[in-house]
Amino acid sequence: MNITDFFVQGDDIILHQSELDLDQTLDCGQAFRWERISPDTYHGYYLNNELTISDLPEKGVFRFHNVTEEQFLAIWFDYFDLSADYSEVIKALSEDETLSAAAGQYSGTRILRQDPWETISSFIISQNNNIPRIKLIISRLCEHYSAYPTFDDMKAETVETLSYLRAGFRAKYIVDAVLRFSTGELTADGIKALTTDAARDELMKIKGVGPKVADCALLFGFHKLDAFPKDVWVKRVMSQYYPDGLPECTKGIEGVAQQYLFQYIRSGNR
DNA sequence: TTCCAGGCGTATC
DNA sequence: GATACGCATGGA
Repeated sequence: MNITDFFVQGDDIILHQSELDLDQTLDCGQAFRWERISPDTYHGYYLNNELTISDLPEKGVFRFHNVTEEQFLAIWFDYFDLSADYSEVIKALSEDETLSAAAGQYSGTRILRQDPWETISSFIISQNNNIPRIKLIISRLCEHYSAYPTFDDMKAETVETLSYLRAGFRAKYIVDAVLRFSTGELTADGIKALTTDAARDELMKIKGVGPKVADCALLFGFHKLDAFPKDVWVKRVMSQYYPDGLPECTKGIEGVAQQYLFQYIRSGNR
């Protein structure tokens, strides 16, 4: 059963949510701007909105520091996908032995509803890269702009002006993505309206965006839960457990399954 | 020093 | 369509 309830306590919001784990949701490779500032607390951003969130001692209870009810409902309720019932997803996946184990171990994982442009540009940076360095490059970008820049903010950027990022060969891909959005050739609303397959084709018009980066953007930035990003880790899962493809029970929620499997295999279950 | 990281573009068959 | 290789950077 899904329990999502919240109330105002002083300057904070207290959330009751049985299916949320901060490590599994904020530090699982789907978002790169969250930092664990103490064992139970994360600090980070969605667009220009800053948040400190704590996992309280009581099980399934969280504190959103200095957040009004209005802000919570307008921003964070959607960002954390709090209207979704992940216990239903886990129940569906439990038909498969490996997915049952992975989802059981990572049942506090939620697919964040992130900004389309941020996920596209962030996952361009992610290619052939490791998570700590992805975070480092993105933090340099945000420090430079005092926030995560929009494509419009970046429309004058070149490979040379981006050299401070130390993004290597990815800089030219970022420039190409900026160009395609700032000219209006691609729009977030346009992509959102398409089927997952058609949306993937649109995103892959960007130089440096292949199937994997496109699927990450579709899953994390457009909340298309049937997108299934296959990185090196998920490819290992597939070859070991699913050489003939994903089981039926993942239909429509392949992306959520992927996120459980990604964490499962990375933690050493092989 | 060599290998690897939430891959992709290009050349070649 | 599939396979091989180079690619910037930095940590292990």
